[in-house]
Amino acid sequence: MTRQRNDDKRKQQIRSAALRCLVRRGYAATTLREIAKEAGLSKGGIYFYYQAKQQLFDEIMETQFEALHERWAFDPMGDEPADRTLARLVLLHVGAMEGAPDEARLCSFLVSMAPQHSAFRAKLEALSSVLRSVYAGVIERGMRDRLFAPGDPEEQATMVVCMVYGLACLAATDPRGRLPLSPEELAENAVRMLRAKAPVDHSSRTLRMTN
Amino acid sequence: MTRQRNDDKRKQQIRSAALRCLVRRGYAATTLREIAKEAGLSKGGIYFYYQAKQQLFDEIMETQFEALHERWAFDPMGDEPADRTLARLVLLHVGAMEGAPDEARLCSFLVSMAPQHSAFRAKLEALSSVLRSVYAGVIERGMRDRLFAPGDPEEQATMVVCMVYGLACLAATDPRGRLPLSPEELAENAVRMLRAKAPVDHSSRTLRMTN
Amino acid sequence: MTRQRNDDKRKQQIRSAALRCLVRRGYAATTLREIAKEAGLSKGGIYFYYQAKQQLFDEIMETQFEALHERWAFDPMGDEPADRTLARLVLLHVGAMEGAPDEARLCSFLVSMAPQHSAFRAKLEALSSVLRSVYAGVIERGMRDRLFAPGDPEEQATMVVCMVYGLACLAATDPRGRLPLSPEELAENAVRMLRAKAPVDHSSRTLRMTN
Amino acid sequence: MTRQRNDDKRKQQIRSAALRCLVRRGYAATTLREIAKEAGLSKGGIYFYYQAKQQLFDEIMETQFEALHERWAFDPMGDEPADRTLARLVLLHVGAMEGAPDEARLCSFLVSMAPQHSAFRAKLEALSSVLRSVYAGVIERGMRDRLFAPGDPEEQATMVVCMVYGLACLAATDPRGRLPLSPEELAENAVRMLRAKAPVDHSSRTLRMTN
DNA sequence: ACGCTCGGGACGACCCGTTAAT
DNA sequence: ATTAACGGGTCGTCCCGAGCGT
Repeated sequence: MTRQRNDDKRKQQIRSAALRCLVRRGYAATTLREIAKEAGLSKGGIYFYYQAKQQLFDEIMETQFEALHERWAFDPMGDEPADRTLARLVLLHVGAMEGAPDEARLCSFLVSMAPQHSAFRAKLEALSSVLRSVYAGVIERGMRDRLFAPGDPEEQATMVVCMVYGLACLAATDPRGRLPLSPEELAENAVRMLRAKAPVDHSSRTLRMTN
Repeated sequence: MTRQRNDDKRKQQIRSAALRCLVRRGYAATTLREIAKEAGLSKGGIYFYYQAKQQLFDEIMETQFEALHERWAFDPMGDEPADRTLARLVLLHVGAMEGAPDEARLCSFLVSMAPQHSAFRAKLEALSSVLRSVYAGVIERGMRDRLFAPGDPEEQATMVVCMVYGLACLAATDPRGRLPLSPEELAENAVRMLRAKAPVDHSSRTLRMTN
Repeated sequence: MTRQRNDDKRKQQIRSAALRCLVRRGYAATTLREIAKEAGLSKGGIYFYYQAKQQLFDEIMETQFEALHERWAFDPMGDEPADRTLARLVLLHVGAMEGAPDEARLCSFLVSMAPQHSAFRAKLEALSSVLRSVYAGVIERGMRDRLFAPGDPEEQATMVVCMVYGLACLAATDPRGRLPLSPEELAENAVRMLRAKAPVDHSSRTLRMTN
Repeated sequence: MTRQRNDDKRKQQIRSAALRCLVRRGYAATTLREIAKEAGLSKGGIYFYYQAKQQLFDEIMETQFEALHERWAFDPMGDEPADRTLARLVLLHVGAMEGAPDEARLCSFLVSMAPQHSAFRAKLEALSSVLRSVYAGVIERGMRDRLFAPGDPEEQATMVVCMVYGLACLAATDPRGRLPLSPEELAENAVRMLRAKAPVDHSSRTLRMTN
């Protein structure tokens, strides 16, 4: 039992060390030696827990995906104004990035790995899809309650997800990982977009013709 | 002269082949052999034009940054309603991604490389900054003309940039690089956000307290 | 005492497991993990009994050499026709290989290890020498008793040893370790060779010239 | 053309260097660096010609098997006394080992590798089989011509092969690879064995009972 | 006290970026 | 501009030892 406990703890420690290296330097550029050093043990030690770099990576991703699922697939309470709920969701999703540069880098790391492994990409898409449907649910409620302007909830949800991912990109770009916008500001603007009346039709049609 | 012309052409061909590999597999995972194969010549042949992998990479990035600067640092005409201008800007920035998966992947590649080389990160920040200031200019004009709701132009510009980057992320995630939202839809929503009245103060304040 | 007894038993079990691996895969290719698995305990467990792979190997070889010495350095009874004795010797030496593929493989393993360690080679030569001198003794007696054709007993003994080793080689080559010749057949032929009149001189001389 | 010629030459050089290492130290214990050093080039140089150690090994074995086939599958002339032919065959097969320690070691190396790879073992069996059938042919002729005592040609051929392999074993055991018996002596004794009258029946039966 | 778990170096194959020669 | 070759470095893995649990 204690053994099991210790094993898990050590594996967790290795995973977190490896994750730190991965988000900073990418998968291919990260060497086992770096991970070992970061984890405070030797290459052989790592090999005792993980038979291969790829397997370590897979397990890390598994863990991260699970964690994100759990964190993101949050069931919003129904007895709250939809705009409040949506703002809280945004804060929840973006808040973790504040003060934790690696959190934002993780996001952009996930995106950058997507083109390479199809299995990986599938998982990431599933995750995005969950995020999107959570938003879509709240937005739909908001539209029903006349808190949000009428429109396609799916499309609007995609917009919000864009904002969240985009913020992660900008944070990953910053040397210290700071957000260019506070989570609250992002939330406000998202709500603002949703509240707004839909633009007049001809504007978009004109646009297309112009381009 | 012809020699020079041919050389440039060949270098361009190598760069574009290398770029294709880079955005798909990342810098570290891309081997010179892959690049050579993609470019249709031998490994040694690359060295005739580029002394090192790193230099090839640098020159590619140089080229890409210049291209993006040129494409993005577009001077919006002043005799046009600000909302129209902004929509056209968004189309300009996002349109290239439509039907060109590698374009979106390039964006996420740039973001993923940022944490690694500081010089690289600086350039990317400069680019983002240009993008942001272009948007900020238009938004400021829109606010003056009462087309957009009053607010901080910089903040709103950051929001728009977030949307653009976020869309690139989602496109990079898609197996065929398709956009989950048409450029026109993104543009409409951006304009919608900017037109909207600012949300009532207490909402955001309450949010902070709740969290 | 019981402790001692158990220890020896366990060591014996390890040695026999290791020997099985060795003759099948060779020294360098045999890993401690394989041996441990074959012996039914863990890698560390082996280390408890043997400080090093090399020492385990040495001890195994020691044991095997002793066993072979004991088995081979058999004192032939003097009151028996030399041809009978010789046949019994051959049966003794070859009989163990019948139905025991590893026995033949051990022989070829010993031979294949000889070029590598000089100490090892010395032991093997000593063993061969014992074998040869036992045969030589019997053959000499046979020549005195006119049972065998006159000649150099040492040379004839070497011939018989060749046959024995050669049979081991052929058995080691067979997938199931079967002998291509029964021990009895080998014995018969050995005796036949020894009984035969020496060939006429000029044939061999001619041979040399021809070649 | 010259290119091809050079390539083959270099590959041949690598193969022969590798073979020298292999027969001395075995497959598993031989490192690529050793081979490279022996061949007079670097690790990478080897890799240019052979993508993997295993492939290099396979090609070497291929070459060796072919060479041995060619050398051994020799068509004995029919207008020569069978005993002469047989002696010449033995000289042909054993003569190469004289003064060439590696030749004998190769033989024992082949035998020691047989238990490991089944494909390899099959080839070795095929080779032995060729050798045996060549001998069997000559022996049969000898029996027809009353030069050899009547008996089973296959069995007698196996005996001769045993002698050859056995001599190789003994040579491989010797520090300098010397043969304990000259090829001529071996040939003489083989012929002697074949010429001899078959032993009386009851001897072998008695033997079996004794055992 | 025995035995395994855990960890440390070390090394091998493989492969990559790079250069010299042609 | 291609072929041939080099050496460095990574991953996987092996042999071995020390400490901890039973």
